[in-house]
Amino acid sequence: MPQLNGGGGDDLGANDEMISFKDEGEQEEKISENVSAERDLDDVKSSLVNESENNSSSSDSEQAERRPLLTRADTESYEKTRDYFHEALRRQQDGGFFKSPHYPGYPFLMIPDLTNPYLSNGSLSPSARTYLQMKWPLLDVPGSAGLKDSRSPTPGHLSNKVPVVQHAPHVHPLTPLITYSNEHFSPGTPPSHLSPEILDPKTGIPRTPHPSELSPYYPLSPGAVGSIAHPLSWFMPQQGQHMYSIPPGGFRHPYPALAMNASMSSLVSSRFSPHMVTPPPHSLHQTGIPHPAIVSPAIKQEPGGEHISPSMHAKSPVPPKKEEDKKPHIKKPLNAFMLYMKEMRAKVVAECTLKESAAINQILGRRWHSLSREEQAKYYELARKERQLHSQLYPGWSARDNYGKRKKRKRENKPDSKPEDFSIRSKKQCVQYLPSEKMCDSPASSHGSMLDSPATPSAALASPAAPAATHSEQAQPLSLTTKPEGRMHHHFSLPTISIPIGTSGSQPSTPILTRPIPFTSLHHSMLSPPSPFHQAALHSHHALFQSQPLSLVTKPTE
DNA sequence: CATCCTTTGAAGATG
DNA sequence: CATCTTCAAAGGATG
Repeated sequence: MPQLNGGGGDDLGANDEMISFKDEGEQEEKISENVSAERDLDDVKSSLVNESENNSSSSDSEQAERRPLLTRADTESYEKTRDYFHEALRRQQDGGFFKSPHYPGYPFLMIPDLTNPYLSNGSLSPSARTYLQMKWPLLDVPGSAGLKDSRSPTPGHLSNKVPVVQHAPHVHPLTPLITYSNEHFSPGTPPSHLSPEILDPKTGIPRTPHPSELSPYYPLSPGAVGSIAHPLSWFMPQQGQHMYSIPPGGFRHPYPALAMNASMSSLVSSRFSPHMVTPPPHSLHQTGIPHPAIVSPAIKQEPGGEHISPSMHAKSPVPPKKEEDKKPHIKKPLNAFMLYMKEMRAKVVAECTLKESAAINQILGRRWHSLSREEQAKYYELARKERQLHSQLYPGWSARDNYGKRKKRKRENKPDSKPEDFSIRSKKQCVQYLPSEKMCDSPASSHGSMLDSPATPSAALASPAAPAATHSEQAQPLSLTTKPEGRMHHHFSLPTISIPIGTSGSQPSTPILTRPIPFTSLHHSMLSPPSPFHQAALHSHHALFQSQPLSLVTKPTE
């Protein structure tokens, strides 16, 4: 998703780990990473080639690869900077974020994070920019002190009136709550290094640009709660896709007035301001955006010109009113992984030069597994909030409502998967898009973060406080076990290494988790001569888990 | 043009 | 209660 940023994306993962390595030397790290990246790319490439298809493309791909690599350096430097901030923030939050007293209530009000890497220094590469767009710098407002540092500067944000001046809007991982989408900044977007901020004549302090200037997404709404231009407004996607695609023009009153608390209202307002004025006719983003989940029946995702039911237009306080005919299609809230995908997809695409979503998704799936608990927890948390918001917005909505809307997937053969089935299935299914994991999987990043996470109290971040679902949700990430590999690796059982992830030190009570590592990864990082980067990662790993030996586990055959 | 593919997770449906 | 299905995103590939 967008949010993040690539850079941001990494906030969750890669960056974190990077931090841990910093001690050892940034430069080396950088270099090593590039090296490994290249290697990975080669692998990917080769894998792709193996797949068969690209003869011609191989040459192209090389060129393409280079591009990403080049930008990568920039991105990394930027990320590093960001990481420092991030790390600092993390320490402060320490749990505060998730644990904040407000938490239970799900504070929807978010405030932008102040740390913005790119502002700090130089230029942002295009790719970096791309990533940045995704981030949404909002943070939950902890009622308490938790984030004080970052937010203290501007109390104003609480009121929503004025965007805080942020130095750099860094995006919080949870930001997606608001807008995920987005693909890229529009050309018009201010260069990141310049930052969207504009200096306030009075204070001389940078201020967030007026929404009108930056992103139409959030039209100004005078007067209302939502009147605030979102500080990150400039972040908003231009292309329109919100998390839930929103029909353009439609929803003037996007969010029905639900019972919402102040914080919630702010959130909503920022996302979909009730005041959103009708936007320009064709703009994608501009309009008042209703909840992204609403999609008009006619169109699914792209903003088209459809209109929404009149009821929505007006002020229908209640969610989608089902007008008999056209009840807008309300999409399911995104789950943690989906949020992660949205956020990271662009990054992965940039790194790998792969375009096929199926392949990208495989990578993302692996990356997801390699994320640290904390990192995943962020997404689970975000997803939970998303669901909650969704439920508030559309109280009567049920996932069942969408059943059958999607063309039915023919999953007929799934059940007994006899070998025959495989053959029956199109050969495509059997094809592993990305046979080997590579940098795309970038285990490294996650490992790193994983490593340092234990140290941080944030480990608890798993958001114990979360009222609902927490248990299961938290547990999930922990108990990750690779799914039956039937689909992808059915040909042979892959050995995996299970790394106990339990927090030996900090949380005794935490069950030991095993994190399966795909064979390919294993091969890459452990079996073959590890790149410096990998070595570092391994090193860290050992340090972290010294007490917990690695165990080689064979996957259960299915 | 509609589906498939691919991933994980949530929720509904089914047994 | 356990298991199975759908759908959420995304975009190239496929029929």
